[in-house]
Amino acid sequence: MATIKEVAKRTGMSPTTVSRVINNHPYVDDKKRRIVLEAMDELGYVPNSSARRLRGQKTNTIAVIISRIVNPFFSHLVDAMELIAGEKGYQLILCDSRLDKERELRHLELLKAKQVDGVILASLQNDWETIKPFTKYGPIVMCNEYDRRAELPMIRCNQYEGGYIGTKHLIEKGHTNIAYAGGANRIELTYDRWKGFMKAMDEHGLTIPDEWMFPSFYGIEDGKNIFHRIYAMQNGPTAIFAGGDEVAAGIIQEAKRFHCRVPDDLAVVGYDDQPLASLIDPGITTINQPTKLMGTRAMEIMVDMIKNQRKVTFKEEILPLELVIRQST
Amino acid sequence: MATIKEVAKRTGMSPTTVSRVINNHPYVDDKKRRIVLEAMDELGYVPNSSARRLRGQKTNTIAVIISRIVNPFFSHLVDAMELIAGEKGYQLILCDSRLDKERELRHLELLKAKQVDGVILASLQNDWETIKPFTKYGPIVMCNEYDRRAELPMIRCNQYEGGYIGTKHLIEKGHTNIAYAGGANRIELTYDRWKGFMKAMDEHGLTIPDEWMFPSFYGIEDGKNIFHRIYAMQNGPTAIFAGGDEVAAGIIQEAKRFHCRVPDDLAVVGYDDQPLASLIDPGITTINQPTKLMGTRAMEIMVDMIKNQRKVTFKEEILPLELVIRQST
DNA sequence: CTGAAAGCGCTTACAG
DNA sequence: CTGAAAGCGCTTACAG
Repeated sequence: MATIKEVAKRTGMSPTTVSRVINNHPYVDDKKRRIVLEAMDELGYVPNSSARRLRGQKTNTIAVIISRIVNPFFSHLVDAMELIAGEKGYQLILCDSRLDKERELRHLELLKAKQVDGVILASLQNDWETIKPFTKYGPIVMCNEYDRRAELPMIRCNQYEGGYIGTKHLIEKGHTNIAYAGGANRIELTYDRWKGFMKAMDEHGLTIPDEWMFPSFYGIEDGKNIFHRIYAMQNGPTAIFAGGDEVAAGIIQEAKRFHCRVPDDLAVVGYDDQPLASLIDPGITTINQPTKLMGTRAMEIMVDMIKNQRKVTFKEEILPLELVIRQST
Repeated sequence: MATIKEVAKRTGMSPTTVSRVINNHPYVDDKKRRIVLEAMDELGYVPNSSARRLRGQKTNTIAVIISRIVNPFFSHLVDAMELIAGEKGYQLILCDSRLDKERELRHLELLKAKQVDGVILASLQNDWETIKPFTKYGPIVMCNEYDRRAELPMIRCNQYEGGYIGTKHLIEKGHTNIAYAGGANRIELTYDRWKGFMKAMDEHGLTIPDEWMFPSFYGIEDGKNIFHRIYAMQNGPTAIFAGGDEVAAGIIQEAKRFHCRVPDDLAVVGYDDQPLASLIDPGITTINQPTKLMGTRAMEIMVDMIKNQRKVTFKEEILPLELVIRQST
């Protein structure tokens, strides 16, 4: 309610001096400083954020675009980011693209309107060509998702390795008929995963028929559907590489319901190492992603770019992935 | 980059007219409108959000304070809120109290600095006395959490009923030795749950020893700890009412590991009906909360209060809870 | 239908 | 160490 003017009037000083006190500026007489502080307290004065934004040309706000907050992978990612943002004095605007191009773009517009100081992009429904124009409005950092053509800081995992180690594990377990539900190849992240998958297959002279490839599946229900499609096959696969633990969980749960034994009849590799991976029975063999570290680094880099006004200091941080073996393989 | 002035200069019109075009004000000559629109497009002009905030004395931003985003209950709640906020033209600031009083208070300060138009409080670490002073700075809506003394809109569930039906179910299954891990009684929400629990117990002349009460437990690890404490007891309980599915899952998982049969040796009732409740084996008998509806209603009411500048139209919406029976009981 | 002017609440050169 | 003045980029009475 109270403004800087009122504090000034009440203390008989100028708004300038009051402002200096607010901002811990030196060169303010100690006695005056105390008087101003007291008046601020009495009036319950708090500097108006909108005015500071306009004047200072910064918002102390960062937008985080993710694709599905109810996916534990993203809630953990956001959790890490929120913690760092808070420590550094930034607010976090949560933007859910809901796997939708238009929504993602609309959220990116926040940068144009100077509604945020920067955007962390952890969703990538659009191509780089579409995203690129936004880079001139402010800093963008990619997190988890990436694109080879992008010249932005990218904090991400080695998805090629993820595809490779998961598949190799299945092959070492004796499987030669392996299905793949690791995501659409349109997206770089999942394309690399696919390449890792194929690398392991190639090394052992294995191939995969088209019908065993399931693109664009995300949730538990999707996993159930995949199981049914496999279950209906004459000579189906004996193992499947799933692109997420939720998909893997759906497959496993439905398999159990239909008395298909996991891993004996169907081995399953998940991805993410979410809490549920160790909770369900059999536990899901999966690829652990350093989610917390990714979120932390992305936010740290974002804040660094804002504070030091760095121009696209293009750099990529590629974090290692790890195979966690449980009972589903 | 471009400002309204530059658009004005380029078109030879006044900033006033440009502003009218931006805001779809009527009474602008159609031809001029087109010229302005074209200039805006060419310049890539987007109105500066900070200036609009200051001038308009509103931020079109709402803060949501939750206590733990990695808890699926909250990620689903936030998911519903984000959707509605987007539809209504509001941005959502995610504030995680991390079950910490100070953090919660610091987030409430956003209201004082007019950094948000309103706050949805879905975390309640502080007493009502501490929260109350903030109500004069802007609208606050409580969601899920509540306090009898609060005169705010509160969208919440009937926790008394939740405690009652869950416990009654256990009693009907033949249990007389029932433990309780439904949360601290300091908080109204969990106190009501406790009262519902006791109501069911009283009706059947049952009592609970102090050692069987486990306050303030939240996650999977907590559940594991609870199991071990029960497991170590001489004449322990044969059933437990847990305050969340994560706690229940932890109990169940650890029970299995120690060859304690669920539900035969230990029956478990969870709370929330999270996805994992139906994924783990045995499935968790739990209390379904209408999470999506709660989030939706809280956000709708928040937006309504902001848009219509309603003063504390104190009202409470109490949503029904439902028992979902699975295999853990 | 249109524009000049004031003002939202701050902060920052600038001058003293 | 202190203050008057300008200005951040808008929108809205007000006057025409």
